Amino acid sequence: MGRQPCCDKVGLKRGPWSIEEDHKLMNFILNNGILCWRTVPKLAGLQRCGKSCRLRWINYLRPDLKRGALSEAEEDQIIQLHARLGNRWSKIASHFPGRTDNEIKNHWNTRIKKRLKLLGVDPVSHKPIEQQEDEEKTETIPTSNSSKQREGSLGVPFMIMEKHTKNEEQQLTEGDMNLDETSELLHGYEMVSLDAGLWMNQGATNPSSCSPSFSLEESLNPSMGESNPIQQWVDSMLSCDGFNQLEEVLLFLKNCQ
DNA sequence: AATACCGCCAACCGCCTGAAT
DNA sequence: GATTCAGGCGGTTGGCGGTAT
Repeated sequence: MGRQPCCDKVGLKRGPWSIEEDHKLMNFILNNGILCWRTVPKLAGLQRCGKSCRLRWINYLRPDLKRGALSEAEEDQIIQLHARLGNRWSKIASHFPGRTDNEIKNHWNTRIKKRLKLLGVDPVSHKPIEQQEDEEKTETIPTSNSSKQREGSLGVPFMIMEKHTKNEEQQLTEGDMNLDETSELLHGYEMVSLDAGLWMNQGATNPSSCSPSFSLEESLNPSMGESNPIQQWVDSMLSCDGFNQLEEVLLFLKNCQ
């Protein structure tokens, strides 16, 4: 005998979350904390799967979320981390407080990938595309020396994505890269930018779209309860773009305790 | 004004791992 | 030790809004 199933998935609502559902989930978590996601929807009065509640909280409702477009510096850092970690979005996201793995993954797939391609860099291998094609043509059996850490023509250490041993992986994920490595990577990407002359220009001309895709304030019922501090905070969160005000929110929560 | 196309992103799906039984 | 599940993760998709024709 194992555990009980997380939900029966019968009669559960799917699709976009309504304001009311957000309100219920936030109220419940702020009042009770996160004990077990399986019980959250039932106790919060939601017709949702626990998994769905968890995702909604993590990706959208969490008070410490940082809203708004990723900065150029953040993008650069994502590229560096991706070169080291590959598609391990949660590991990458852990370097960006307030950012979610989903957000970073989306950003990578929709923007960064294209930029790298424009620069002639393969977004998967982080190799220059030309070089990669040449290698594919002439490739025999790669030696461990040539693949472990080989520098591309742009000065970036490539081939960092192949499988690591447990220890290596731990070093990569738990310990931040040392300063030398970081500056080396940065230098490499600076060279890419300078050579191609595209990266910076595009970054500078890319307008930041700070508005959340989901406008909470539009349909909020203003008469919703304001009986306690947490409720007030929930309301403030729902009635304005309060997600940017991390410090204020944390201070507020502290005062509530 | 209508339609087609494109980009973005929230949400879902399925798999994996570790923990509980 | 085997079984079962919760939580976490990465890949994918569908809907919406903006832009081009």
